[in-house]
Amino acid sequence: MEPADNPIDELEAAIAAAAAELHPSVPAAALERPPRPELGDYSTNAAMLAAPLVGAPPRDVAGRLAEGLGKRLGERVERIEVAGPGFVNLQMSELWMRNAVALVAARGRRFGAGVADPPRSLLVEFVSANPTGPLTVASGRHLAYGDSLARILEFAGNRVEREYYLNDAGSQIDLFGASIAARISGAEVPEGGYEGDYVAALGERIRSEHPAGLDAAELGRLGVELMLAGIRATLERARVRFDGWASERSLRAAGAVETAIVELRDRGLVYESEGAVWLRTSRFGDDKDRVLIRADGEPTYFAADIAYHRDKLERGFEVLFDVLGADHHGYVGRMRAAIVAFGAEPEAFEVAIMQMVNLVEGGERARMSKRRGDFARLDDLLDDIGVDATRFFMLMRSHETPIDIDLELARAHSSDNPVYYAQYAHARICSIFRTAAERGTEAGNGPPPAGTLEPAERSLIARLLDAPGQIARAASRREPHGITTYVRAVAADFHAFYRDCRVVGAGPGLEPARLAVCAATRDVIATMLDLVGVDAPEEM
RNA sequence: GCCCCCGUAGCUCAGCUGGAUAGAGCGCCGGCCUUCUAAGCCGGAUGUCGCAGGUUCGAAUCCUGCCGGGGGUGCCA
Repeated sequence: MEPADNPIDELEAAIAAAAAELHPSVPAAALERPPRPELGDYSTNAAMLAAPLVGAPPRDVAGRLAEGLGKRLGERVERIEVAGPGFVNLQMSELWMRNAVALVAARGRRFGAGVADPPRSLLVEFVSANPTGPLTVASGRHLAYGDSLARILEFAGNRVEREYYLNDAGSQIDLFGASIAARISGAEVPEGGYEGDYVAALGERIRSEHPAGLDAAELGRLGVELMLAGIRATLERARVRFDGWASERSLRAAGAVETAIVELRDRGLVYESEGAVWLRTSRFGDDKDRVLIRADGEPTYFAADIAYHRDKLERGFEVLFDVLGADHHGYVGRMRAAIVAFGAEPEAFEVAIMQMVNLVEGGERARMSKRRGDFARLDDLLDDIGVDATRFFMLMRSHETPIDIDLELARAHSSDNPVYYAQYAHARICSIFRTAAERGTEAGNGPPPAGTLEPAERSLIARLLDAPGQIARAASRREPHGITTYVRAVAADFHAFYRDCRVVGAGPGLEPARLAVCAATRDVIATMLDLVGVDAPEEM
């Protein structure tokens, strides 16, 4: 792990040391921002945690902690106070704040990198939509979540691979081929088949390129190939790059399914009943056992997926992370059971269950159904509101919450639109640097005069120092939406700073100090936007 | 029946590995451009954190029960 180089680390260390003096086994305390700025820059609950151990009232303990902290921090801190039930609040000195900014600016786009502790290797599987149709808006949420999570985990210092599992074999593909054949010949689409207009268009295209005529299996294979090309193009538009594509057909052809079943049979977990082959998933917490091979001899989707997850384990990943739709949540128990059956820890399998996405315009909702023809395509959404808004809006809420995307708002080029709001802050800073370059002011390199750290500037700096913590939190909790929430707060703090603090022409010492604040802010915003796959424009 | 998610301001939601007077955006009302982008900023009003118990010095947050909404529960994938 590269050095975190975060000014807050030093503060946390000082608090831990001072707390240890009160009692050797004080639990790790929180370093927080107080609820109101007049209370100070930072706050710790260490004294309240220590009070029961020490056997003294929290406020008394806080007083002693404050004393110890004062000695340790010296001139780095301006004011230390005991407040409320026993918080110790710290107001940092101007010098500490200015030094902190210089450090953040020096770290640039690497500020906040490498915070994972300990770093792990993860395989993140996401989207994995069946190649029997174009990507939907729902896939858009999966892609925004999965890709951003991967970016965040990587930036935090973990080893990450992104993979797409392609269901290019099995009954759905047979059905897809039969559906195309029906469309070409003008027959009825088979029961439960694919009825979307795109299937007819696909049939039309294949017929013109292959006048000789093809059987349903060939049509299915060709159809998958064409749909997959479209899916890849959509992913590229959405700025998603996969490290690997796992194919169910290849897995089956390589005998991976049989191998996996043999291994499970050797472990005594497979039995036959009613003509089918079953896995004892109930032994590992699943509600009931599951079928691996149907009575008709065909392996189930589950069996193939088991083989795939076994393959992931064999490739040495510590964490297998699957991004699944809410309709697959019943699947989690059995898959985890299968992974445990192979000898892995249950924690090695992690799942994010994505709730649904609704597009809203003027109060109207459009729901999506893939097996019919009327679903909302991701490409249409990208055409409509663009990649930046699509990705940002998908990550404004926890993935566990259903989301409504207001298309009018997402299209709007105004401060009401959160993605423009954040991007605008970045552009504004770039504009300040352009102006500074044009004017070439003689700012001087000395320290800024004392008493020039405005409250808005102080708040902004404290916010920037929060970046590594926000990244660590988003990574460890698998919550990319923390990043969109945070970057909006950074932008808001910057806009307030911009109002109160003149930068270009601020005077000797002060102008370079404020330019450093601007540079640090610009880099933090750019980093955060990049973590969610959104552009940081220099002009708007 | 069982499993998962949700219930916080008029609306959409953050906060939920316990901490100070519960936040943001939208919407509503009122201000601010001769200086670095007004795609911005400032001020104002709004809450039984679904209900009831429990644990705790302290609960929106943890536990139990209940109510309401959504989703899932296939030898489909």
